[in-house]
Amino acid sequence: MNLKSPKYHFKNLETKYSLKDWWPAQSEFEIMVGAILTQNTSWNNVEKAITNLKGSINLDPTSILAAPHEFLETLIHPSGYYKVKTRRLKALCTLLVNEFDGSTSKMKQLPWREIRAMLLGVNGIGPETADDILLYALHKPVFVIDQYTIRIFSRLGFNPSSDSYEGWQQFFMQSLPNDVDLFKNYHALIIIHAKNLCRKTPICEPCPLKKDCNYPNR
DNA sequence: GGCCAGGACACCA
DNA sequence: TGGTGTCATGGC
Repeated sequence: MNLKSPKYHFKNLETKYSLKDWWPAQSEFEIMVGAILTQNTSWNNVEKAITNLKGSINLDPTSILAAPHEFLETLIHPSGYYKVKTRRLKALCTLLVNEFDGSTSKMKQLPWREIRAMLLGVNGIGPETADDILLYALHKPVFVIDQYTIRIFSRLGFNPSSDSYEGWQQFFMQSLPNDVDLFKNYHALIIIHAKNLCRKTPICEPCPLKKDCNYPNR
């Protein structure tokens, strides 16, 4: 089978969608917060939670650690899973404060593999959230994999040597130039596209249908 | 009223 | 190692 390259599909998506304000944020730390709040949650709900946070406390690791647990829960309530996400936010801030004096700039100075290992050691930060933080907050060249990516590229016929998060990540990072902006835009385009996609539809043909579709997921 | 969303983890076999 | 339940709100 002669599959079109990931580069080809990127160009295709790039001509189709706008990336304007895909991940709006005023600081690197705000992106980290968003990465946790958006776990299995629509961005619309995350925005409400971030607005609450910014309206009530300074959005920095020290202030989040200083805020009472129950107060944080009420602030991030709209993003769902507010109890676990409060714990996760505090855990991330503990790492930032203890290891990097609360500074994302200091964190950035380490090689991304070291940062990734530290992030994955934080309870509540899995591979996708860690890579969101590395790519969008810290501008490290890491390709983010999510269920959309696997669904779409499986359907296109791609089949990495290992059907795992790391397998798919390796596939994309070996297929594409090592370019932070390319990785940022590609992941965003996949998500934007997936929202307009039916599982039956090729990647180049948006479809509003999502339910009642019997096309196999994998 | 059910489905879905910019995941992760604990638990079990 | 893989499958399943849990965490939860808000839009459609």
